[in-house]
Amino acid sequence: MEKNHQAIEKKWQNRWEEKGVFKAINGSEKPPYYILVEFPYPSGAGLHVGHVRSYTAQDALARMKRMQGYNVLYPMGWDAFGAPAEQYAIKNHIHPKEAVKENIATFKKQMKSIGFSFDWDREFSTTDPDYYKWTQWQFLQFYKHGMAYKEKVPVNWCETCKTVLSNEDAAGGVCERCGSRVVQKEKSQWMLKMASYSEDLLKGLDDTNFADKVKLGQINWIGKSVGAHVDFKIAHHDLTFTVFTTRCDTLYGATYCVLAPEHEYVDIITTQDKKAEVDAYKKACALKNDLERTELNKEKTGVFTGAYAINPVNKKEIPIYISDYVLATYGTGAIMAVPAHDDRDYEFAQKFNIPIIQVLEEVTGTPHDGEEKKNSIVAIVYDEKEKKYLTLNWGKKGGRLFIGGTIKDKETPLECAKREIAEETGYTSLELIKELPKINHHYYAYNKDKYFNIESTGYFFKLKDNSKIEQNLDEDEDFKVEWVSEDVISKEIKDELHMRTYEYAKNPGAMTGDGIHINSEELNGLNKEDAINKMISWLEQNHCGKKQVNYKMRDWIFSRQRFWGEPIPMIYCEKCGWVPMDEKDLPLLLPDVAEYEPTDTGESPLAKITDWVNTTCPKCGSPAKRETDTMPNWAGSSWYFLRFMDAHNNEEFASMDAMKYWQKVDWYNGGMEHTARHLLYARFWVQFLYNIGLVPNKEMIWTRVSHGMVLGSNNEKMSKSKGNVINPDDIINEYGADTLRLYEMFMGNYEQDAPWSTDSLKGCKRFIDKVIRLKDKVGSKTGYSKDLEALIHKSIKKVEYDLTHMAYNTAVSTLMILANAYEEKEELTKDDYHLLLILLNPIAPHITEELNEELGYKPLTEETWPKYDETKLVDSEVGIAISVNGKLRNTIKVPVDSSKETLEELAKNDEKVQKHLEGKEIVKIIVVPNKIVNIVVK
RNA sequence: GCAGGUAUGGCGAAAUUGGUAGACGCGCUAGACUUAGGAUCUAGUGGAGCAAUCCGUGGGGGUUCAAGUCCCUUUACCUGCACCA
Repeated sequence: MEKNHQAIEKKWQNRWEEKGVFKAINGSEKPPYYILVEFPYPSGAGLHVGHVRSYTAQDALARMKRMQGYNVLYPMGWDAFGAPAEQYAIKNHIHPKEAVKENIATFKKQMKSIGFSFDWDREFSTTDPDYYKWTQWQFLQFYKHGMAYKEKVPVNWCETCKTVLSNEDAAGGVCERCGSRVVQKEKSQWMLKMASYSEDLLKGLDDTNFADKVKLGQINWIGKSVGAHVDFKIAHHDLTFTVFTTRCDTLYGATYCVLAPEHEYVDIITTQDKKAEVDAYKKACALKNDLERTELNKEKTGVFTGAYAINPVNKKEIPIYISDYVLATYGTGAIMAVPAHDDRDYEFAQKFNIPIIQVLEEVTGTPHDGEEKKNSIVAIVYDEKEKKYLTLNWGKKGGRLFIGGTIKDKETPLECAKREIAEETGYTSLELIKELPKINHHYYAYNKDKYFNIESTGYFFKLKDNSKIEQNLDEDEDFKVEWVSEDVISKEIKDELHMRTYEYAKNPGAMTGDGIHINSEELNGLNKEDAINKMISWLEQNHCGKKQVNYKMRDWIFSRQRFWGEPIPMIYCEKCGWVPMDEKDLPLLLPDVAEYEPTDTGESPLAKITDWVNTTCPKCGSPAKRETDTMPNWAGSSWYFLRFMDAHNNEEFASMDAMKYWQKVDWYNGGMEHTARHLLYARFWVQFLYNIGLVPNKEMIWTRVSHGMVLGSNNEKMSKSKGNVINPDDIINEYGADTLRLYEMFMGNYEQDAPWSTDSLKGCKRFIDKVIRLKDKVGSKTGYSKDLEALIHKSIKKVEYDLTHMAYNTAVSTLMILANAYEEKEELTKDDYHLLLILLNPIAPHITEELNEELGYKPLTEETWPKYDETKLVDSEVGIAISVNGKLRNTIKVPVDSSKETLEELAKNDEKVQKHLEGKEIVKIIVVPNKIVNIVVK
């Protein structure tokens, strides 16, 4: 008895629409529940099976919540401004709004054919004048509260798209849209003061229930770092510049400073003899875009200005360089460089031969009371020809070590190292490659029964030739001198000090970790944290610095030189400057024209439409010109979830009453790729509206979750060029919307990517057919079948839990298990079957409604979600695992809640278990009721 | 380089607090019913072995009566950020 899914699905979709069963009612008595999916950009390609996955997931939740008595708001709309529609329009010479209209119609038809329970009454597009009127209105609020300003800034400029890109759009120095290289260009742009919200955006996360990875993404993007400002005077100038550092504890190790090439002092302080070189370098940097800068980060570049800065802590003069590894846009555009403790500075210092002063030494070993202090050395000698290292094999006494020794009076560490090598091994012909960072080591010497704390200096030598003198050993020195390979060293050298010294020799670089300070006067002996605090107090007392917090996040560049975006409602008047449009004149409509190509000068196509551009100043009435830039794509999506709460309001963007009723988006689903940008913009926008009293909460989104992608069957991202695209329309035609929905819920972990499999899809079709067949078993009895009761109650609990915890795949498998149990039975009660239909309805709404109607029940959209009974969740019998020494030996069936003693007896006397107990002594028996018995034997 | 994530049969994957690894589905094998099967049903299906049994959650170590799950270490892949001082 084959069902015609196409007819059934159409029938129920029409019925739902006629009855308006999915309408959310503002101010309803029922508790509100707001479920949101990111509204799509209606592309020409139509709905993607990826959309189906997340919309179905949220739809299942919405349908269950409705049955549970909630007033559910599950809206849908269109984020339709943006480049693709504009490109399409340029190509085909039609207005982008025509293309958008067509695409929306396609999307909407597809969505309806899948049976999503959207409240279509609240539908809108960001391109509707009724909507973007409020986007413009909100921009004016930003402006009026001093949060929007126009400024000439170096911006990311895409030569191909002829537009400015935000840092977010130009991540990695590549245009997000067209993939071409981004160059730097000075342009006057509208900016929103987002950076000033950094701390609030960080703190606000505490008032959300975002997934941890989402929160972390936001935290990283905001990029807070706590440090200090330090003022450096410039020698022979009456000038001071400030650097930002998180490591003011290393000030004594600062051996040079670097200014960004764009820094305002560069021209002033550069000495005559350096001027040509500095100018050339500045010019070269200006030509580089972000990508080239990063590409070249393998090799540091820079130029000495000829000027010197005075280190405030020790009054030493240190050279000032300029280099593009210092960014003009972060911190103060200037740094103090501590090559011993910063990787980048180390690299630069190496290249330019700048001194490296260690001010922090790593600590190894464990401190102990009553330690004796010593200074000592560890010498590593390398034979390049043989590729071997010189070691001393102390046998059982001390294992394998490099050469070590204590520094004698009036001996330098280097002399000590050479002496020890000669005495212990005889080798004398050595070339010093490198002095290694000092290490602070704690250890216990068995031969002397004493604890030591040593400061060890490492030396790395190369063996020049084999010339030797005779060894000169102490009595207690009993070792073999052996040359060994790297392998042997990594296996046999266990001593922490020697191993760390060896690692320093092999991988020279900065020591960026914690330790104790040296060469730092009053900071000596302190760890990193204490030294930072002490230094900050010192800087503040001496008025040459202070504690300072910095953020990576910058202000939001809010202009685009495009046609297809919200016009920025600002007017430029020669007399009055920038004047905001009168609010009552909004919306400022996009004109209808035939040419959308951007201009070569980087102005928006709107600039060519003189009728539109020329206007009068709202303030003084003189002739004036409109702003021709439009808003970025992210503008409309920054507040759309507020509009859904009150979509038809002509007086306000949304009334306070409506927003107070819905409170927050309870459950917001979107792609992981939007966690940094869209979500941050939206939160910033909302926080601003809250601060001016226009929304009820500082955070308007409670839970944010993200979904994995649906990949092609070859495990690659679906794309036309790879030919692995699945069109949902085809699947619906052949298998039905319910099958598609069911499969997409079943395909895998919702938060992870999952490949498409048409075979698995067929399995889901079979399951639906099975549910249809089960109807033949339904008899006239009511109430649940006794032997199914426990499983039924378990299933209700599990499905309910899974749908609210994004475990859709296991919700489906639970239903499959239930159906399998039904199939075993000769006869089912009406209630047995009705229950299965209710539980399955959120995921497969059409077929369940149909079967439900055939059974004579009221529609499932009016049904109440069943309640499970905790007391009926357990079976009367339970399987107990019996293991011996943790290995499973048998499983037995016992009445549920059998006592520990009973289980222990049963386990010991079990035939299969006894075999493993023979001749052994029982040490311990662990009994976990209703789970496991583990017998430990010897 | 930094941060985050993932790693379990031939495949997609399960395993709420450490407690019977592989639920559920796909595929595969054999059989039944059939003119036919891409329908349905029955049985089987992690590996080795006739079996008892042994081995199995990327690799190595550890904690525990007991580890996919906790700790240390290491590898591979994915994603995001990338000179952020």
